[in-house]
Amino acid sequence: MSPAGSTRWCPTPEQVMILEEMYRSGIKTPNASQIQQITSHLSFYGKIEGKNVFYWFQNHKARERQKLRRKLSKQLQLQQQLYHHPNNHHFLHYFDSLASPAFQHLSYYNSPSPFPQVEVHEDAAKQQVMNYTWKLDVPEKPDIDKSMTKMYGGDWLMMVDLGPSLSSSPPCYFSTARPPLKTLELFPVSATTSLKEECCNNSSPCNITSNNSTPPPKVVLTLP
Amino acid sequence: MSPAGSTRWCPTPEQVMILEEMYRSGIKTPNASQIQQITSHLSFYGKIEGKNVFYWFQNHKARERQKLRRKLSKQLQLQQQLYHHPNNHHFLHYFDSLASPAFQHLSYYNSPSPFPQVEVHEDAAKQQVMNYTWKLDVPEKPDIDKSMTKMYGGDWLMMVDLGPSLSSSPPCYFSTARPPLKTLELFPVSATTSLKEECCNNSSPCNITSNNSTPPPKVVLTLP
DNA sequence: GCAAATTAATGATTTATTCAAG
DNA sequence: CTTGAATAAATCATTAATTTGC
Repeated sequence: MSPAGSTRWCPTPEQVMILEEMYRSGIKTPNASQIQQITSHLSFYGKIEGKNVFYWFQNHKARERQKLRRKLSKQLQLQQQLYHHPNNHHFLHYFDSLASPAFQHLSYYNSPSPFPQVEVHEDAAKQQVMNYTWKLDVPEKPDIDKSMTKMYGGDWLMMVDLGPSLSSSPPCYFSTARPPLKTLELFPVSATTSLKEECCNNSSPCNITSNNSTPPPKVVLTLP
Repeated sequence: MSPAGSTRWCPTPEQVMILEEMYRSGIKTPNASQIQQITSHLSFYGKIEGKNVFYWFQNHKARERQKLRRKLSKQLQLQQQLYHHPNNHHFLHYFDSLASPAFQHLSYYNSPSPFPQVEVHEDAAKQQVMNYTWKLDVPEKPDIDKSMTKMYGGDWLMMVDLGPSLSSSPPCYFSTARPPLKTLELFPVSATTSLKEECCNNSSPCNITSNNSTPPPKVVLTLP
């Protein structure tokens, strides 16, 4: 829930629906007066502030434009493909797929290096690429002790965190030994602790590192 | 369960139980390290991969949210039905507050349905209402038309936009002086709040940065 | 009872949003 | 503003429940 310390507005579905309706109705850049009215009315559905409305319209407008642009360019590319000989399709398709949002994390199409991270061949279909990355699955190299695997979408990437004592963040819910006999007794973790940990999740390095010298202060819950 | 040639992971009851227990314990979005631990330990009960764990938490979280949202929607519909009922004092009360000066320039009161309806199923109706309500642009002071709102140090300020047509006029500061509408107190919107329970806002930076303040020197490797 | 047909759950992908660094 | 990084939402797809007719 949005705790007191929450930094960001989480619109309720209704708020979003209404905002989108307004946008479609012609309100693209509400002025302050409008923003205030909108805010007041949306507050019926949940906590909301003027800035939330403002930013929402800003972003929404920007991204609608972006969407449109993307759609147009896609159409253009398709049209251009029609004029090309079938032999060229491989290439075009490939770059098409690279340009798709699904690959934004691999490399932007305007990136200087079009084949930066995952080596794929021209004939590799999108699907194949995805499967490819997943098949590798987790680690193997020993030095990844200190590595963090990060996932984005369907991809499984390896992130080596050179930062200090990253192992401190995730509390260990297991012993490294074999699984317990009574599974349910394994997790009588206090909600507080685990929730706290939860909020720290997301990749953003949770290192609460007062100094790098402290070796991994792992928390191991003892099994019954 | 999981046939040999199965294309997708079929969790064993034990695995599901453990995963659910962990979720309840607060693990909503395990990081890569946690995923690995979970995976290796759940593998005791059957074949499992990291991505399975990753997807499981993603899906579970999403579907819990979904459940809550649906519940909320139903409640909202009920509330709105109440609103339409002439005898409802709460809502009448609410609309009394709408009569405040802040809304005088909106034609809410001429509208057959003064409140933006959230009709999930009736797109046409929704559209109608919204157009009716919001299309009529606000007769605001023209001077803030080209204004821009900006966040500054947690405060919400109004700034004159230096963009296209910079009309210089007294900017309108509205956010700090909110109208005395107290809509939230009239209705139990706790459901909304609890919905956000999921949010587990990631935005909160978890790092209590150390002294050396070395920015996380991360290297992203892609597995071959 | 028991499969074929249907439907509900849920694993896996893809697309859209969000945040904030540059 | 642009864009990288991450998440959430939406969607696709397959498996399990279940219904149905025999």
